[in-house]
Amino acid sequence: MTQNVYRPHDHSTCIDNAMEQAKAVCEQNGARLTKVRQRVLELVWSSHKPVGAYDLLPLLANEGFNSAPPTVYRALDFLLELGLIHRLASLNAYVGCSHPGHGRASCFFLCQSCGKAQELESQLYDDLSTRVESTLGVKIDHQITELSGICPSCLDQSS
Amino acid sequence: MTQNVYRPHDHSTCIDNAMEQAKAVCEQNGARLTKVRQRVLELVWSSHKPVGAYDLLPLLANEGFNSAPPTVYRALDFLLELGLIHRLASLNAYVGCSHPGHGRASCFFLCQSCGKAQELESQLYDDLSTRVESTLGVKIDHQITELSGICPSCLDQSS
DNA sequence: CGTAGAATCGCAACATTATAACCGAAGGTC
DNA sequence: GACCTTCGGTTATAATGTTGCGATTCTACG
Ligand SMILES: [Zn+2]
Ligand SMILES: [Zn+2]
Ligand SMILES: [Zn+2]
Ligand SMILES: [Zn+2]
Repeated sequence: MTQNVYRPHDHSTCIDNAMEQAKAVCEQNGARLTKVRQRVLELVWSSHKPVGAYDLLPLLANEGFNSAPPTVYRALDFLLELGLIHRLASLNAYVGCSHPGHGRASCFFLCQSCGKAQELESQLYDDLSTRVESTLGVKIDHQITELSGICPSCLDQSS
Repeated sequence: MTQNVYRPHDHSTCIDNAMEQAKAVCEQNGARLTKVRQRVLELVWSSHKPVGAYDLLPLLANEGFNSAPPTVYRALDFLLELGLIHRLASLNAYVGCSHPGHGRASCFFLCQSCGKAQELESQLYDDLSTRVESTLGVKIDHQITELSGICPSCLDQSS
């Protein structure tokens, strides 16, 4: 079950779930969820708004962590590698993966008004790569889709 | 009919078609295809490999054009606005639109080996926005999809 | 024409995002 | 402890994109 991020919800459970899954994924892959990495993941999950790498720098600095770009980017790369976060190319920003372990394809809806990002269920789009592979005769590694518009909550408020 | 960019073809007709369509689109929209804009479009179309904004700077400089970032970005923004080119967010690069005038959705396959970008026909993906709109209750402006992998030509060569 | 308004362009500075290179620190293994 | 590997600190730099302002060019209209 995936949360609808545009509805009010107990976001602390989003964070808790994410951190718990992260630990499991790391263990499964023999990867070390160090303090910096864990804290970066928590900060990325602190809301459903994608966060820029440079937004994290002062937050980490406040907590006594080193805060130079390489520190943040290394943590982000680690989390990307394990599929715990996604990079939203159209925003140059990062957001937690709401169901880690999914395949090569991802799809997000991005509200232009409130900025929150909703990751979509894969059955809506994950056949695209397969269709394109057979149409073009290509081999596909990754598929990203980003939809931009206005979310239901913002639509309500503007009416 | 859309060209398969991974097959050998007479690329000058790609360019000619693109420039002709550009003139038509501009006329239709009361927009001015100035020298810089036209030349930027030609340069973007000079191959099927997406080109970075900063790659264009020296090329324009060689031809006596002003070559400061704003010049290039203004031309690119103009062309994006009219739908004559696309920006590939995952590459920070720009490529000509192979069928200008299409709707809010676009989809590209990007070969990681040769770098060429193939724009796909919309019937493969343009129902996604509609499905997401009804699923989430959102209003969608733009949809971008980028598929990364290996093209048929590069697959052949590696076997 | 001729002038007013709008669009375009030249230019300088700056902002944002990401990477390279080098080395020391920390942790795991024997 | 000796060794190896991974991780993190530090400095500098690269790559991409934007802002602001004034000069120029185009267009519309009288
Ligand atoms: Zn939440
Ligand atoms: Zn995901
Ligand atoms: Zn061609
Ligand atoms: Zn297109």
